Amino acid sequence: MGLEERRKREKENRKNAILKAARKLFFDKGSKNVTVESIAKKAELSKGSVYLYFKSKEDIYTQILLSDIDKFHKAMVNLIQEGQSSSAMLMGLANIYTDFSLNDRELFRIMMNYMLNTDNMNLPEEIDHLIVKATNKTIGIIEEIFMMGIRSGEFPQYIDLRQKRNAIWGLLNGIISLHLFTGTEEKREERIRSTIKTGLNTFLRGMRTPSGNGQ
Amino acid sequence: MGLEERRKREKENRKNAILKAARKLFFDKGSKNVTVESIAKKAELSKGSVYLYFKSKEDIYTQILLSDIDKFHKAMVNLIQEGQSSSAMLMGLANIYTDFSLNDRELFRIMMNYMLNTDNMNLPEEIDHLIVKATNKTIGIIEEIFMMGIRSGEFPQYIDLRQKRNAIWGLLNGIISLHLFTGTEEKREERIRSTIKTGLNTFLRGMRTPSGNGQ
DNA sequence: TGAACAATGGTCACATACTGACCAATGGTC
DNA sequence: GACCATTGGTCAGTATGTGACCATTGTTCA
Repeated sequence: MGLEERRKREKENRKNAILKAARKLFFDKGSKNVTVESIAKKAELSKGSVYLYFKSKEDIYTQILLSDIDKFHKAMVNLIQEGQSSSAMLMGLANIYTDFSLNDRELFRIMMNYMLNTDNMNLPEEIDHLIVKATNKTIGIIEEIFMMGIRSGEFPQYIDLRQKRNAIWGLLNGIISLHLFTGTEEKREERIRSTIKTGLNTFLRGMRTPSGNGQ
Repeated sequence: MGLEERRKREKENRKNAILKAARKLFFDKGSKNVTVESIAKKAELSKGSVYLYFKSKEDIYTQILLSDIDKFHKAMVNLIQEGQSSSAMLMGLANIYTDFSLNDRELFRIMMNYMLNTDNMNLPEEIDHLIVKATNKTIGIIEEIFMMGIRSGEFPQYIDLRQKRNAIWGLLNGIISLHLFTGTEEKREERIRSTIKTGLNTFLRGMRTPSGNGQ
């Protein structure tokens, strides 16, 4: 409750106001189409002040990405809980991934680009590395869930893990990007979620069906 | 949502932070025993900054008094509502007055001093005038409520208005100050409220009793 | 009683935070 | 390839905040 403390708190608040404004703008328009002036205006500051808190536009951008990647990563890691079927866990993962894509279209776009090997977007080394790591982590988690499903008898033993995992990962990214970058905002979230839900369920049903050998 | 607007807003917030801190301190210790330094500290500012928003300690003090007197005054004026018995209105007035005294012991003390003719406390002309006005207004309202009660037949016609009104006003101030400036904080509010409630009710019952002629 | 001292309202030179006109680089247009 | 519009980044000037200091007042104690 001291004076020093108050000033520190206010500094932090300013920084957060800028980040909040910038996140919204980057989300809406993509990094390239956002001016520092517009960030400043949205944060109710002058442009000069923005540069008191960040050393460049890219600095703002990367800090947002870093924090979002981190959030995403943590959400993924928290996924695997006891007492849930593998199918339920996969549906949970799909939901989290959908949340994330809706919440941060820009980052989703980047991750998609990585997946498609459309190469990097001139991102700093640090970000580049972390995105790859987050992506791999997610894929790894899908794989892990499958293995748990096999151990518990929910899935057949002889499925091709890599193949299934890639199919799921592709399904998610494909459905989301299809809806996210086309059409109107109208009921977008609803459409994505229902498409993913039925698509994933169909896929899992296929895997659990003995007659199909899960292949 | 503009820049100019934000700065204005923040200025206002600073000022309010100082007022809030000062009100608490004045309430607890009385104006004389509060230092500007302590106000600044509580508001998490330096002393110098306090003088950016107020021209003197007295300025802070009077602004608080003015705003509180105004609030008090408005609450009193709002009292007279349709569809209530005069007794209920008087009880309402007593409650508001109790709220106020608990909330602003310092101002209550000043008003008591006026009533007792213990003379002024070197207050600026403006304040002095307003306090007298608020006091008279309150007394006037009590009188008005009595008149309504007479018109509606709730009270006998021949009561001595001035005498009754002074009795009520004295009762309220006496009970509150008795409890407010003596004893401990322990259940103070409860004690004040219950004493006022039964005291006022007894008085009103006496007025409505024909055998006693309301005198 | 009056010298020494403590306490505190108010001031001001210095420090920090904020602003927006300006500059340089970039990309688009004709 | 000259012109222009746009925009990331800079910096001199302004607004806001700080706390050591000063002047005054009241208190203590020899």
